[in-house]
Order: sequence, then C-alpha cells, then structure tokens
Amino acid sequence: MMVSNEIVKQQLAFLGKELTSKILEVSSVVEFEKDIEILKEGQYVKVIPIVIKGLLKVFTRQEDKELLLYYIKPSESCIMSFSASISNDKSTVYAKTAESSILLIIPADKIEMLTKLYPEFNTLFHQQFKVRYNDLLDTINQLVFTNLDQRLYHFLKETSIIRKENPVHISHREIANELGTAREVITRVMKKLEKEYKVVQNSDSIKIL
Amino acid sequence: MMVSNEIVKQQLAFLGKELTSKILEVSSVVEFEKDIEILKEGQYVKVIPIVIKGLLKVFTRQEDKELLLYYIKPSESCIMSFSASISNDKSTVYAKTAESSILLIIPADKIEMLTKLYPEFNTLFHQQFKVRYNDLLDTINQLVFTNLDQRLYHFLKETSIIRKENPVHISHREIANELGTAREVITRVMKKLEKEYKVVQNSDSIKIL
DNA sequence: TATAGGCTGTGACATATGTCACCAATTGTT
DNA sequence: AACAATTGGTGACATATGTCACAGCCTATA
Repeated sequence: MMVSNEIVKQQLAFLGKELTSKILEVSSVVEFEKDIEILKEGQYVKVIPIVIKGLLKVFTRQEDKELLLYYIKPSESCIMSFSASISNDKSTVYAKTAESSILLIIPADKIEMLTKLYPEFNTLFHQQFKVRYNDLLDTINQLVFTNLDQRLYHFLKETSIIRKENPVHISHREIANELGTAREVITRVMKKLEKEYKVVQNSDSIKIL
Repeated sequence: MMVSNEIVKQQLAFLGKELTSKILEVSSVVEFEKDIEILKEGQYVKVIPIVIKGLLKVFTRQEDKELLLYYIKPSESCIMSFSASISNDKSTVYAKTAESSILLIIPADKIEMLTKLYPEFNTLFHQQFKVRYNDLLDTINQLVFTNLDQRLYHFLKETSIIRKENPVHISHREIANELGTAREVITRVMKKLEKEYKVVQNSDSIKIL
C-alpha cells in the first residue's frame, strides 16, 4: 500500500500550505498493518499520529474487558496523544490500527514548537477536541439513559458508516468486545432488534434497515 | 460576597501578567447565586466562564434524569464553552453554579483574538482538556467496568474533597440525582458500603472512612 | 401542638444484564 | 474427509438495578 505526497498534502490541506510543509518536514509517513498498537495506557506518548489512510481504534481496557471509545478516521488525529505530549503525561487510552493504515507520525517533541509558531495548528486540536468530547459524552449518555439495545443499534449504524458497508460484517463476539458486554447478551439483543425490524441478520453479516 | 482584583489576578496568575491584563480588560467579574444556569444544552455559547471563587457543576440531562459530569473549581474554566465558541457551536452540556460563585466572564467573541495573540492562552485550554477528557473517561470506565457501589464510593470521596468536608452533607436523593440513578438504590448501596466499613451514616451526613 | 414536607429504610416485584452450560451449524485446517 | 475452531442460539440461574408502595422518623411551619 503506497501513498503519494499528494494524498498526504490533501488530507492536511485544512491546515494551510506553510504549516503542512513544516509538519511534513518534521514527521514521517508510516505504514502499519492491522492490529498494531500505536498508543498504550500508562506509557509516555512519543508520537502523535494523524491518519492519512485507514482507521485507528481508540479503546479502554480493564482486566480482560475492552471498550471502544471512538475511531480516528483520515484527516483526524489523536487528541489524547496531543494533550499527553504537551504536558509530558502518560496516555490514558489504547490506540491500535483497525485496518491496515497509513499514518503521519509527528514526534511528540515537535508539538510545542508547532503550537507556538503556528497558531493554526491549534485548529486541528480544537476540532479534534470537540469531536472527541462529544463522542465520550454520547457514550456516557447512552450508558446512563438507555439500555443496551439502543446502544447496540447505534453502534451498528456507526460501524456501517465507518466501514462503508451495509450489511456489516461483524460477529456477535466482536460486538460484545467493543461494547464491553457479553456475547450471549448481544445475541439476545440482536434477536430483539430483528423482531423490531431494525436489522436483518445473515449468516455472516448484519443488515441495518 | 466581594472579591478584589488581586484575588482575580491570583487565580489567573498561571497565564502570565500580560495575558491576565488583557483578559481582565475584555471580561467582567460577576457574582452568581447558587443554582444559576450558565450554560444550556442546545444554546449557542455567549460567554466563557473562569471560576474565581465557588463551583460550577457541569451535567447532562435526559427527560427528567440528570447526570453529573464534573465540577469546575477555581482557576478552572469550561472547556466545552471554549470549544463551542471557537467553532460557533451549541453547547452539548448544562452548567450551573453549585454554590454561590464569582466567575470571570469572557465574551465568546473575544476568544479568537485571545488565542491568536496569546499562544499561552492555549495553556488553559490544553490543561482543561486533559482534565476533562480524563474525567469523562473515568466515568465511562466506572459505568462499564464497575457496579454502582464503587461509583458511589468514588463519588463520595470526590465530593468530600470538593466541598472540603468530611462528613459530607448530602441526601440520598441528591446523590441519586447526580449519579443518574434511583434514590432507593442509593439507600440500598449505602447500606452495603456501611457494612463494608467504607462509610458511616449519620442522620444528616455521611462520613467516609 | 398539629400538620406538612423531606428523608431514610424496606419489602415485593420487575427488568436488564451477566454467567454457565450445552447444542447445532458453519468455516477453517490438516 | 475428518477434526478443530468459531459462531449463533437457547435455557437456567444469578445478580444488579429500577419501580412501587408504605412506614417511621425528624424538621420546619402555621
């Protein structure tokens, strides 16, 4: 999987020419296979990834249970790594490639310079903050105010959009893993959603109606 | 309740003299009684509050249920209102005074100028982001990975710190409201915490052991 | 003093979710 | 083709939380 400098510049276009050049100067474009860990909870942040192509999954983990927080799509970055690098803190989340990806890797020690010299670099930061704050907020609202069926339905719709497919190819076990619950519960609730004509289950995929 | 310019300057000291002067120039110091709404979900953000004295409570609401997200203490600001004003968005949370408070009110239309002219203004933003991201993340982790008893215990400890008191004067109904659950459940779980020697309940307060 | 309002405690019952165990069907590997 | 691994479905049972109803106690008000 190759990518040209043009694609990279395209994905960074909202940052302006001069800043884009500077970022390209200090960073590197790296290819990663699926399931490569980019960020680990408890570890110092060394790099800030911007997604050029592919998808990063940000999640939290406790014992043997995981919970998906959000996905980072092309032109987006990891707000947690921004923040952690600015104050030299450890990451509080995990991030890994959800599919083979191409990331622009900015060394953490370059962030301070970039934010000082290029106020518009903060645009990315502010944008990302708003999106992620609302992602987290939505998750909290769902957890507190709704039952799992609604959360599952919402998850399926989001997944269809992100993966650009419908039917969505995903197993009950994987769904359970993302939502931090049990596979049997997902199977049960999926049946409920089917009865409500919200989804149709095929042998290997789920179609959202 | 009066406050001198000295106290205000003190709370903003981390921002530097020049920026503090500029902020004071464009903003106003306002006194609010308890339970005054500063921010409303769905409404455009007109002001960014920085707490000089007192406490702001940020919460989310759905139908007749509320959920406390976090408190904003002196020297802290509302990251949501920062973000919303920068991109001229509506607020996604509510904020109200949790006790009578003194707030520095920055008009939203001054934010862009401040972030452009004073890169160090972003220090406040970055600081606040890190804290709030982790507040939200902690809440999610608690909701997914623990039961209510642990969330309740954690809430009581935090409340004790924020209110600077132990025993904490709070009713079961108020706790239920903050945690988005039912009063009877709180009563039940409180009994459990007592049996585990984590708290002692008095007629009007709860002592955290 | 009597009454109203607020708070805590409790039991009964309901619902949502989690765990365990097992089975059947399908897919992947040797 | 045979076997192993994976996946979905289901029932039984357990636990956590929510709702309803009520009682008792304490505080505030008229």
